Amino acid sequence: MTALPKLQPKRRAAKVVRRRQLIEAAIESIAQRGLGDTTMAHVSKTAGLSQGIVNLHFKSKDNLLYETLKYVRSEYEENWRSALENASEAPADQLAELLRSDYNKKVADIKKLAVWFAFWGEAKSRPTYKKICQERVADYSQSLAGILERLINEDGYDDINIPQLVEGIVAMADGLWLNILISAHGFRRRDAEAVMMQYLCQIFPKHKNAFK
Amino acid sequence: MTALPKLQPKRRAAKVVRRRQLIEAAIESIAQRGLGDTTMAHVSKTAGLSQGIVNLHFKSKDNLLYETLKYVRSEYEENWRSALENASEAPADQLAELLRSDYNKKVADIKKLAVWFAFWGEAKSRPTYKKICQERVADYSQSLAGILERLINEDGYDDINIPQLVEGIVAMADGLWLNILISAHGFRRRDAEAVMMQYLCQIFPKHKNAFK
DNA sequence: AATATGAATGAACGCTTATTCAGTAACTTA
DNA sequence: TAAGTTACTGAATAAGCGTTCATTCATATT
Repeated sequence: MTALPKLQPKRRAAKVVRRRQLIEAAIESIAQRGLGDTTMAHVSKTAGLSQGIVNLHFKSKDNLLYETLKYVRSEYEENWRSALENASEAPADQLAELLRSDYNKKVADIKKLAVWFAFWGEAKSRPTYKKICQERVADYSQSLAGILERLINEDGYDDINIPQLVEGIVAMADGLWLNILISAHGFRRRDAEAVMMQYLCQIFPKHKNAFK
Repeated sequence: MTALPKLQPKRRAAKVVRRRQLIEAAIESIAQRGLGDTTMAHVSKTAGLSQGIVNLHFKSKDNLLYETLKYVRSEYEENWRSALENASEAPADQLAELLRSDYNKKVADIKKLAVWFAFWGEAKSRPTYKKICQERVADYSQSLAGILERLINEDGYDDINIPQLVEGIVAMADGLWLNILISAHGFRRRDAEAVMMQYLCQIFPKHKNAFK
């Protein structure tokens, strides 16, 4: 009568579940050992499964890594898009929410940052990785540019080159991630957010309160 | 009579020469293939030498890579220190020269950037790499902070949190490197420099002319 | 209960790679 | 010129790794 489709899937599990489980094990391994020392044996062990499991679900190691990058990218994008949805219509608010979202627990988690930097390090010589990384900034930058344009036009700021400002903000956002990842003095998500907000205050002094 | 210490060192060469030659081959390989696909065979072949040569001069692959990172770091530091020496006493000039130096042909060369990102990608899980990366920003930040302090005190800027500004500038500088490395739309050294100069203009409007 | 399905295993295989080291060639000194 | 020294070579070795696939076993179907 009562349909219980999947209770205690002790051994077998849906493909989607296994794939996510393995991707998360890959993230774990990249964060712990680095991309260079990430082996199939370690990934499968981290997932609590057997040797051949990755080849079964992803065909190859290369493919697992590629899917891992895509996973992190889509999680990143969903994060800032949902942040924008929760913001008011005011462009200053949207700007603040968009940039604050980069220092969320979810995406600015040290493991995820380790993944980004691992792939950025290989992107120059790997067109497939490079493309994903490019798409990430392209989408983000487009959204950011739209918000900045509205803010500047509606609230009368002069002498601002929007494309340059977009590049600058995106660059600072990525650079702050690096600082979180490898700083010696415990630079945290909150600190990064504060630096970014100070920057926005300096550029848009009339909207200081939107940036706390 | 006429002492000719080293003319046409066809086969044998000074240790220092070979070491540099191999480090440069390593940089080449990291840029071309990525750190993950860099093999001893490829490095020695790129250098035009034989298989065992790296072990002879560096003992191990790990050590070669470590020395490569140190080499790039010291080249980076020499570059900005000499830029400061060529600047005037005016803090605004020093600030401009310091930050422009990051987009020199020598250090913002795409191969060198590939090396930085390759090692940043592994730094989280490799304390030895991490330390070098930390030292790089520590020295630079210290110098930058000193210049900013002088500029702010001497020329009366208010409401500027110097440590935060330092973090922000350094972050933007690194982020612009990423953009040079993987941008889809041909973002070049000049473009990065322009973005940084625009930022400085916005923060220090009284000194616009120092930043072109 | 019997059979079929396909997820999961893990030992075995073959390839790649870092490292070693005995031998060779270039240069120095006597 | 002969002996000694040092840089360099490259074939051999051993370890590590990704991938394969015959087998096992939980679940679904009849």
